Amino acid sequence: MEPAPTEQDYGFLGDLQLSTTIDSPHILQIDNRGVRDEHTVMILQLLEGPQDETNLDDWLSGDLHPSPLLETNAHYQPRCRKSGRRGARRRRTSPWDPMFFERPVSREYSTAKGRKNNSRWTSKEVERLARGVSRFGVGQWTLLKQEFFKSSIRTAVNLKDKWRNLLKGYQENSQKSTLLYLEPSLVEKIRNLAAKQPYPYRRHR
DNA sequence: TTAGGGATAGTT
DNA sequence: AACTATCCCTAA
Repeated sequence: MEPAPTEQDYGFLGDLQLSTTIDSPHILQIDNRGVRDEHTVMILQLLEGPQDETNLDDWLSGDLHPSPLLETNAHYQPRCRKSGRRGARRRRTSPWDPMFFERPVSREYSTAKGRKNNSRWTSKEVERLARGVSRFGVGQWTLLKQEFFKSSIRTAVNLKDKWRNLLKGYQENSQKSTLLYLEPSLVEKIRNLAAKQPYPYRRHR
């Protein structure tokens, strides 16, 4: 039985909401829906930096990924890339990347058909989604939202969409899948769940 | 509320 | 231009 993660809020840093989870209290998670000001960036850099001098050089070189502060899929490269893959979205490489703090397009400022946000799923989120599916099964999106994504920007529909998208990676042309950006162990877990509970069901048409 | 079709926008 | 991750719409 998969335990539901319990979030602990650590309040705010500027417009950033800080939190950790019980099962990984050493990992600080940040909801990046805020502005980017100099002080915040400096604090983030200090937080993400090494705690001692042993790997200072590695850190300064930028090779120390994935970040313990905030994981993003952008840190992973496709394992096999034969002829240039297309379409994968890449965003926010690090907290001080200008892209990182870009506000999502809000409905008010965009056209009627504007999108609410467009934020990439982190591998942490995918891992959480997989745990939720193994706990409740496929289709219990509202329950999964309540138990595993309570204070997340992800809606129940987002969870459903993401699961569908992940499983697309196992259909024919899996070369182009977002699964290539994930840890092999996580991909394996998703594969096992997918085998047990096929999705989508193909009810329509 | 969910499944599935479709639109949108970022990447190559 | 081709392609897809993410988001939106809506029947049932």
